[in-house]
Amino acid sequence: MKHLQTLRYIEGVVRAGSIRKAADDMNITASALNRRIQRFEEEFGSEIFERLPRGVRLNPAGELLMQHFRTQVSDLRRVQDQVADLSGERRGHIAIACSQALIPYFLPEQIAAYRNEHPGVTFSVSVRDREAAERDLGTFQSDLALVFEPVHMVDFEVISHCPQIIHAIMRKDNPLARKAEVRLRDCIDQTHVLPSASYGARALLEISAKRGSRPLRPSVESDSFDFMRHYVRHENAIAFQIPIGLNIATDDDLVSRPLSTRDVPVGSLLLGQQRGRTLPVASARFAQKLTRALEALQED
Amino acid sequence: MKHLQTLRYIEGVVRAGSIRKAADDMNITASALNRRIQRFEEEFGSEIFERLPRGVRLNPAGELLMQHFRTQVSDLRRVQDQVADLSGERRGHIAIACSQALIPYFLPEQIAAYRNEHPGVTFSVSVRDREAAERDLGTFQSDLALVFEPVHMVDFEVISHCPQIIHAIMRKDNPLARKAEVRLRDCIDQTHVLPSASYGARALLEISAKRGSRPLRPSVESDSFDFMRHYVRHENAIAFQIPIGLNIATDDDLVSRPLSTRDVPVGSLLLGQQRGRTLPVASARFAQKLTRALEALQED
DNA sequence: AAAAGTGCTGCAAAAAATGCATCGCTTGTC
DNA sequence: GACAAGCGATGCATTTTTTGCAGCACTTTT
Repeated sequence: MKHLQTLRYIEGVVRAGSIRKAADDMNITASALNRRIQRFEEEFGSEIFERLPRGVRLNPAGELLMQHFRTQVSDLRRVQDQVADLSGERRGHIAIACSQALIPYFLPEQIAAYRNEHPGVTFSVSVRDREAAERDLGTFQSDLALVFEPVHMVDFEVISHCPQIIHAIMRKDNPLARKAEVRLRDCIDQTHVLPSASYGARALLEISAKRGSRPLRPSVESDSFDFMRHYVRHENAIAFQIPIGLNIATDDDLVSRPLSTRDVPVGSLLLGQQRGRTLPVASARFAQKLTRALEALQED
Repeated sequence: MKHLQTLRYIEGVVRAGSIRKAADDMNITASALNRRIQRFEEEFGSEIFERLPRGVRLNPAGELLMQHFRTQVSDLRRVQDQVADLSGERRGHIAIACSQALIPYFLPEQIAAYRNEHPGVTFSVSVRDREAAERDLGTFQSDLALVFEPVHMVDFEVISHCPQIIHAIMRKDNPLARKAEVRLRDCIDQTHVLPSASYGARALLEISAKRGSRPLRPSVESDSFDFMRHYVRHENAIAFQIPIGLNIATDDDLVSRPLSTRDVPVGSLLLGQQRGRTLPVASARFAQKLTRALEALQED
């Protein structure tokens, strides 16, 4: 959309931190870019950048403007989607920020199913910790976020949720594998590996362990659930994961057992969007689909 | 704001109904305007006008676009106001649509008081019947509406309200003037003049008269409360008006008496805005001021 | 059949945006 | 303390975009 070109340039400058760098990034001369900005500031009625010796930075007016600009772009996209919807074709792009647990099974399946019905819709999927996911919603870099136990910032609006009991992952030959559900203390007594601090599961486990007055002593910490799962194969340890990221059938040498809810509270997987935002047609429908899928999951 | 020029042109075309007329109105050639529209439609990805033999008209896609455009313009203005607010100066423009009753005393007083504190803020005041007032909110032609008994469309969001008892206006020598409050039937028995059908007061009176099974028989109908008040001076008749439009002290030969609430329900003067919209700084503050003023009125 | 209205288009002129070279300034380095 | 490197700003020639004019094809009204 050409009439937003200047604002896109400005966004580039914000990212690059200097006009020259931004000009380089966006295949334009620094002088042309500089003058676009000057012209814009003049008609906008206020400077939007602080001129620093090493570059430029948004001033408060600029921050306001960028917020406005981002909603504007997102609104325009929504209108275009609605128009495409009028003529029968379901078109659009859906950007999702999600936790790792959704990556292996849940999201690929859901997206493939949706794209089977609406091939015109494209997707982008970004793995984000719960805080970054919510931040992405705020800057319109993602339309939807699907995260476990989010930090719950004010601008996060819950669309639907799904309870998830944290499971312990272990080798089949582990003694705990014989029980239907395991106690947290039994896990802690063994060698255990934990997700790093930014994850919801970790927060939940920390709280529970504190209550049980037995501290967590992770042998290994990682921000990759994949790594932790593989690690358990090599050292006979306990890892933790929420069931939506597990597919019991395919893992032949590992098993998962739910932690007793007497020890660890049930967590929530939350689907959310930016508060108050009207989502594009495609995103809204996909969110409905996810909601149904999460409900179905709950009934199992 | 230059980057919205094309959209302003498009709005002009919508108003004029044809490209040539619009081009004339806006000091540009028809060909230039035509090509702007074509270029825009191309990058927008869809036609927005139906080409008719006598001109052009928005198609559904165009309607969606215009709605988007109007919110965009309004949002931009809000951002600019906020920016002006940052640097200490209170600036902005407030557009108000209101009923006639607010014109003589209430609004002039409120606006003057506000402008005394914030001389940078400008106002536009449009007299609108309750339906047109609500429509103005929807198209962003007004920021605030202040109307008696609005039709209450879905997009009208009430900011505050103030009960208003309809008063009968009569000459001092009218026998009814001796009572503290008057009955509707006594008014109807005399010669009476009524506001036209689009007014809230008329609707309220009609309902009440129907309940009392005595029909209204207006000798004169008018859409000007001013006219009706003056008319009463010439023919000894009864007119009706809400108290906010009256200033008892200044009218020496006329008096007003409240209608009994046994006959006519108490009406509401409502201050409202477009549902869900974030008002510009100045408008929001003025709305607060009006709210306080309406509350003070209620305590008298 | 003519007249008046519409949207659309080829081409030259006008206007706007861009690129290049350069200035003045601050910062970090030798 | 000189110097180089990096920054935003600016004058000027060049390129790109937009505009205006004239005229086309078409439909409705007279």
